[in-house]
Amino acid sequence: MANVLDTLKARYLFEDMTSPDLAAALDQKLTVYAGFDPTAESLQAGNFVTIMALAHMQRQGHKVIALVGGATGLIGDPSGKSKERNLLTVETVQRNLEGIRENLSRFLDFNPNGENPAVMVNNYDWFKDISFIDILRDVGRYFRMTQMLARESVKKRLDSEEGMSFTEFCYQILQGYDFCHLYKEYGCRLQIGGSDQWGNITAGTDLVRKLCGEEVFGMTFPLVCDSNGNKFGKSEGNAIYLDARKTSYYEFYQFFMRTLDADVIRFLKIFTFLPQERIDELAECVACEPEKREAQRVLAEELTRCVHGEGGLSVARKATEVLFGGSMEGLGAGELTRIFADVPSGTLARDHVVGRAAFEVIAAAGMISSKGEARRLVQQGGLSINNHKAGGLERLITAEDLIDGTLVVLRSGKKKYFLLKII
RNA sequence: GGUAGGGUACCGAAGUGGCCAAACGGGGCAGACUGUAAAUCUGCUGUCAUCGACUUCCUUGGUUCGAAUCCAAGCCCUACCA
Repeated sequence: MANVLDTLKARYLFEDMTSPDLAAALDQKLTVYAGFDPTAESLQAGNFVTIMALAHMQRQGHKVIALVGGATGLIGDPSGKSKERNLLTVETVQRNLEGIRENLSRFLDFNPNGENPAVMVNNYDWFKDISFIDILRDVGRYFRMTQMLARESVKKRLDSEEGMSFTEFCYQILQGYDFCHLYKEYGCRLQIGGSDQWGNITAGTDLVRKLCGEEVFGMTFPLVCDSNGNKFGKSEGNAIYLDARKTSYYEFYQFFMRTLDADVIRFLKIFTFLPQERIDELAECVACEPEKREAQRVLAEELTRCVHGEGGLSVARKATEVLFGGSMEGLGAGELTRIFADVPSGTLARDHVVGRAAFEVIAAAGMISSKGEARRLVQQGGLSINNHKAGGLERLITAEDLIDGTLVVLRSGKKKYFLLKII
């Protein structure tokens, strides 16, 4: 079988590894794991890189373990964070775990009857019964202070105003122990993660060497940013979730649709399984006719289909057609509701809409968080009602604005839609 | 435990008795230009509102006609020492 390392390298999914021997080790079937933080009940677009790396591993016959950090999530990883993290409760972690399993199942095959099923483990299961004394005696002695303090994530935090608590400092011990446990229980010999996890990963490989006398490997992939230097996976400051209840089909699709030209080809490689030839074709499209956004469309379709299925994709696509394509003239409330089913919405009584100032209505409906902000939006000409620019502050919502008496399509700026339902 | 410094809006950071809803920068939002781009330029950015009113500068009390600014206690953070 082809070495997965070559695939990963070709897909921008490789940055570094702990030992060049890993390449040879990957010629055999290997057990590999990556960790996920149970900070929310759904994974985010930011987790896609890890997911894809694991998925490539599984596709090429390696055994894949998804580790959910039920225990480490209770502590908080200091890597890349400038602040002490809020601690999660055990119940929250438990709930989040279920959502994450659901998310992952879109990319990884967990079917126990399958040929090479992935497994999911929760490190809370093995940490909950270990005492502090055990950790200190059996694990802590293998961690050297100089190394721990030299760690980039630790140094940065100690240099900052914030400082760092002992709790967070100990995070690396826990994560290191995870690897040990998985090595013993599953024969796991490789941990992968983002390059910000390098320190945590080597903590694990070192510990396995010392504790078990066995050589195990670590591998990292680059953290994905867009070419403006923004961390991938956020839109308007909000994370893009894989759970449709948190991020609608439409928003999810749009997020990828808006990918910058400079990033879209790279993202296709990272986030899809499309063959190289297809991606080359799309690169050609971006070069010749960027305004068609063909590559962006394919990216958005591939991912939406994978995460939300054909049904979710078709909802997102229809909404996009209407919103960005033509006018909505001639469409009735019924049809619009179906198309916009997915767009954020609010409901108000007719009395609170008709004859009222537009800025008041959009604030009351929850489209805008404060009246002042709503006022500003309208004043600056940023509000559209049924795809027509709303006038100034004095603009009222009239009965004519209600489509079939039950619906108003609002838009702030160029692309942020909001559906107002009247009861 | 000791000593010194510090906690200001989304973030960073000025402000050291009234002219402070609080400079400046970043971020965010909107407009123009565009390809649902990028870059650039412009406006806005505590809450409510017609002037104007109201609630803010870690917490709680106090001094004062008046406090983000002064005093006291408390909580938290940082540095050095122990």
